[in-house]
Amino acid sequence: MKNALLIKRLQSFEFLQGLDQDTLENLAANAVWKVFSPNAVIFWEGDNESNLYYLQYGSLKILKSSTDGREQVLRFINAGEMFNEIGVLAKRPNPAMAVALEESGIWLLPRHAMEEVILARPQTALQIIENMADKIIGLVTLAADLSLKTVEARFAKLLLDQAVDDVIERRRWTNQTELAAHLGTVPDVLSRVIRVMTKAGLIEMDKHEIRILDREGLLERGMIRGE
Amino acid sequence: MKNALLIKRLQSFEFLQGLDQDTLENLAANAVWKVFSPNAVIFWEGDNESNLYYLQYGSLKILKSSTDGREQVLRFINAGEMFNEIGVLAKRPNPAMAVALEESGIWLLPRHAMEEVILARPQTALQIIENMADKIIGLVTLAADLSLKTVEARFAKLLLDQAVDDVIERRRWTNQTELAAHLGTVPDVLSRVIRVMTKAGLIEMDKHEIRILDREGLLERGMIRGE
DNA sequence: TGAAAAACCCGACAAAAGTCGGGGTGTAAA
DNA sequence: TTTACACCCCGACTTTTGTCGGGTTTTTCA
Repeated sequence: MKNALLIKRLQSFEFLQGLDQDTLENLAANAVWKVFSPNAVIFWEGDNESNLYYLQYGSLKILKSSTDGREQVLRFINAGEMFNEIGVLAKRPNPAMAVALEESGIWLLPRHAMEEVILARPQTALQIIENMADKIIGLVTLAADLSLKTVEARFAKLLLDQAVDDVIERRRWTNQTELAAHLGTVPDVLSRVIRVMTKAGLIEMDKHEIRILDREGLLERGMIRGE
Repeated sequence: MKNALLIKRLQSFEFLQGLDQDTLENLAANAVWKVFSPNAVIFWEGDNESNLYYLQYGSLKILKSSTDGREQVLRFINAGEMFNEIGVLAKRPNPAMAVALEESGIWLLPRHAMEEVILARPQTALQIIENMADKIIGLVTLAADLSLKTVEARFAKLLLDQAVDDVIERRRWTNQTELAAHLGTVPDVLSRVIRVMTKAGLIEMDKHEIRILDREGLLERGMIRGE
């Protein structure tokens, strides 16, 4: 039975923990499943989207782009995260655009069902508030970094943040173009920064991973103008 | 009776509309009133503040600053707005700092009281979510503008946004230093931009106001790299 | 498998932003 | 009323960022 399976799935979403059977079934009855292929647009800037999205598998980017084609990535979304609280619960047009980086499977939970959930169990609202708070923190940091740090410092910070055992695994779509858009610059500039850092013996980079060779040195460069 | 007065005040806060008498009284019993003088710090970056703030009168800025003294203003807060949802409800350390621009009177509503309010009336949570959504929209726009637009374009946009009848009234604290921090640059650069715009006959500026002389021209400059 | 497309590299240059040193003016407190 | 300070002005300079034209290598897919 399709519904039973779906309900099991919904129960596994962290932010829906503790909901009673009735509300869950209602949600399941209204949920829609969609799969997006790489580079597909999930929603556009300005859209009035009234669904809450839950990314089951895959990965996305949220971005804004200028008329001359440059883009600023605001954040990446990985499996298990939800997004578009803004469209659903605040009824505001979306301030940015969402694009799939690879094939991605997404649950769409419509507004009226979500509102019922919140009224039935206010803790869910607190959960959503925490979620939004984390986004605000991320955006505040991004804005401050864009205005107060150099590209080099931002890149150094990103490396130190993402490294596990001084190694950053590169996914298929972690290329210089995407990295540059994430850092708020253009590929050429990032390429130059990588060249400089490599020559200085701070990092080493190939197709599959970036290795940090000199943590101290990187930290120093990350600190220039900042924190 | 002091309490009756306070309850009346609380009832007038838009985001508390529709609360029953009991909850209101509880809130009133826990609310704390504080007055901050100009340049006083309301909270620091990193603080674990557990109060929700409601600005009764005055104005503040929320900002992040770098080690070398530059600051990026993230938003201004005017009378009637609330802030620090992050600290209260998400229990996260504050990502930025709040400073009074003029004498400001603030209500502090402690976390436990706010949580009770939300559980008693989930609509309040939706209200807070809307509030946070607006902040996210503001920050998304800020980040994109910082990365995709020139200082000149950002200033042009600010002028067009704020103008009423092509005039922007300058408050005591709307000086070039604050404006620059708002735009994510330094006073010298802003001064240069103003010089250029004035020479081009786009604007006129004195101590008390900024006048837009050529809306079209300004719009054009605001569009370069953007939207 | 072979051709097109995407990613990447790099030097030279252009534009934007930031810094510095000097100056001026007006306000406010001593 | 004098001094100090905050605010603002401006030209010359430096640094950072972005652009361009050229190139090579890698990946993709028909």
